[in-house]
Amino acid sequence: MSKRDQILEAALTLFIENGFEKTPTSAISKAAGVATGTLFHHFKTKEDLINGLYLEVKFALLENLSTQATAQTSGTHSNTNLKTQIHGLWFNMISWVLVNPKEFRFLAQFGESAHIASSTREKVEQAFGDSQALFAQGVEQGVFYDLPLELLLSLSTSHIFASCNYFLQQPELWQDVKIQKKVFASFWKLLANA
Amino acid sequence: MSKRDQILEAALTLFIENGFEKTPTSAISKAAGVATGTLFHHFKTKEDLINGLYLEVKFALLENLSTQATAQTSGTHSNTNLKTQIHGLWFNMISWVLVNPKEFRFLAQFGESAHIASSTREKVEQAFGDSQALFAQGVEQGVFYDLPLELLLSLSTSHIFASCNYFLQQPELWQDVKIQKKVFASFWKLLANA
DNA sequence: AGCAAAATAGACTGATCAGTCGGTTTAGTA
DNA sequence: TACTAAACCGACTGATCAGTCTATTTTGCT
Repeated sequence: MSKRDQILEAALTLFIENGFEKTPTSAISKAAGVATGTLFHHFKTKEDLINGLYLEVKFALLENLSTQATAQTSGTHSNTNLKTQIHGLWFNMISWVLVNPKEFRFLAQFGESAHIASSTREKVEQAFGDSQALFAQGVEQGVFYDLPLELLLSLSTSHIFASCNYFLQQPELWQDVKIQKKVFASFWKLLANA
Repeated sequence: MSKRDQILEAALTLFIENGFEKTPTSAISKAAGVATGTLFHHFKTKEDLINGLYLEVKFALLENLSTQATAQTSGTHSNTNLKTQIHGLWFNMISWVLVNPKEFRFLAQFGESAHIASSTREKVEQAFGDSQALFAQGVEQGVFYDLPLELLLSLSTSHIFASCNYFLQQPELWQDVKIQKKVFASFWKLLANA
């Protein structure tokens, strides 16, 4: 494991535990087993560090999302197919969070914070384009509410976030298939115009 | 307007613009037109200040919520009645946010932050008990999904938060009754087991 | 009026911390 | 082996800021 990765890992833990401002860079380098100078060798500033961390976490999540739920790009799709794909996205997201709780807590805490530069966000948004295309399909096909895509995405994301938060507190409930089905039903009906 | 209120108002503006840590108490007292000593006379510490602000904002919101949507406590309630009451809550919440954008942004940024003491949160949760009772009714009557109340509340809150965020960006869409209806339909169906 | 308590003022300080700097070690390569 | 560049080290510093302290003003009460 490279020193750079050690620094990122230490920063992740300390940031979610103490927050960004209450985590001195000295504490990060110490926890990483590295000198201050080394930290600033890899990351020009402390802000640089949190932006780097954000990118790593987002791309790790993205990679996991796309493993199974690959969007199809042409031809006609039945509702069932769309629903299956959305279910895949939903399931992968929650599963990933349950095995990467720190990463999720980091995104929950810092995803909207002012520390993340707009240039950083742009990089991420580009990469998430594929997943968003699925939702655009839903609207075009009349399966989803005829509402602005941006709003639907935001409603979806927040539903999933809330679910993740809950299942993180009560992990045994994720094993309960009945509950899992109900939560997805709630998610789907939030979108579906039927 | 008391100096205490001037301080709270200045803090609200500066906190949402720069964040808590990046807002020196000196900047707050200056913006409030008040000396440092005065600030620390009214609030023992900076943390005290943000907790005080949180309480003010939450109670202001609560007061608005309960103006029209009063929960009934006994007798049988039809679904329609429940739906109407929930709609009242939903409508009041979004309306309040649209005329109090700063307060909303404050809650969005600091509602989950570590600066808010657990004792502060407890005070607020007690006060919100009435609104929560409506949701408990929904579950008991079998109108809502049979899921833990805590989860339903969290899903609801996040749906409303996302809606508020969106309507704040596009206030003219809140005037569009068709859109407003669709968004509430999405909200209701996220809860309703039908 | 006379008094006490509360409110206000702002200069000052001790502690903290991001980032620097000059130097040493390691890795790659010819 | 010899040379270069990148990685690494940690003591140090300049700036910042929460909160203190002492003094002054305002308020309310008898």
